[in-house]
Amino acid sequence: MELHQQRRMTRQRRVILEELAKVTSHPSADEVYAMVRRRIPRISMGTVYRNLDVLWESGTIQKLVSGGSQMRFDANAAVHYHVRCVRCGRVDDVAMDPPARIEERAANVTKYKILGHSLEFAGVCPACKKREATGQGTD
Amino acid sequence: MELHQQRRMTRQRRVILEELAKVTSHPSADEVYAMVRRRIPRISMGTVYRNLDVLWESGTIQKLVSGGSQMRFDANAAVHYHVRCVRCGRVDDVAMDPPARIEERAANVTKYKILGHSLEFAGVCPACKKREATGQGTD
DNA sequence: TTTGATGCAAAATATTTGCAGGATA
DNA sequence: TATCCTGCAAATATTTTGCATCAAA
Repeated sequence: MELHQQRRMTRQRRVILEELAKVTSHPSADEVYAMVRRRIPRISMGTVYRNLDVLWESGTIQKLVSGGSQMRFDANAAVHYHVRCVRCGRVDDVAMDPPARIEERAANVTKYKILGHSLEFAGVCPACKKREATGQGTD
Repeated sequence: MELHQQRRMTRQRRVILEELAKVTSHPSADEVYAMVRRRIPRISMGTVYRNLDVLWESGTIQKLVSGGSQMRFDANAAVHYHVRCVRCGRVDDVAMDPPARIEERAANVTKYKILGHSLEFAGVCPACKKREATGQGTD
């Protein structure tokens, strides 16, 4: 039960948020680091991680666990779903409403207190579909 | 495009699968390692990781990306949903049917070819709920 | 001023891999 | 017997953290 302390809007924190808001992709921490470093060359990876965490804790950004290796971040904090390309790893938003009473249904079949949910589709993105149709086998 | 080679059922691979099938929890690689080591004390972590991967590639087990830190494994390869405790990281199954036409709905709002989906609920498990109710603040 | 935040580097985690010897089909 | 697999250890990859200094409020 950690108390939230007073947070300060430092240049680093602001720029990280600004850069994240610019893109519709869902960058990993090192990609955010690369973007931010163009504006603050001496920023450290530790600062990037610390700020992504602070922004996530305050509900300003989303932290996605997609694929398996790295975390990905999303400046769109509203609940929405994602689809990940099984070929290239690309992640996009899926603009659909949550299935009716889905958390209520889950609560009925577990002893957990349900707080939220995340839904990720797996699929093949347009670019990979096209590449495959053209006969350019990948993998 | 990797060709699957001929696989051998070694003692290590068999015991890993047997131990995984015994539990309904969703152990992480090091938990599997601990379980298997009771039967094969000299097994190495590398062998555990390699085998979990082989079993996953062949569709024998599921690999869950929950939380963010470690992978978790599930001997039940059938599609089903999970709930993860936000306090202790425990993962359990959620016995509910997929929302009606959910992949069809997703297909309508993206350009992806949808292949599947995974749904994970976040919540507080019975043990953590109880601990909190008893006033034993955690974290 | 106070004290949260930063940069740097080292540490902690989690997972992967090279290699020589061992076991399975 | 062929070659897949193992144990061990070193290497990667990712994320976290201690600390002295800096800066937001």
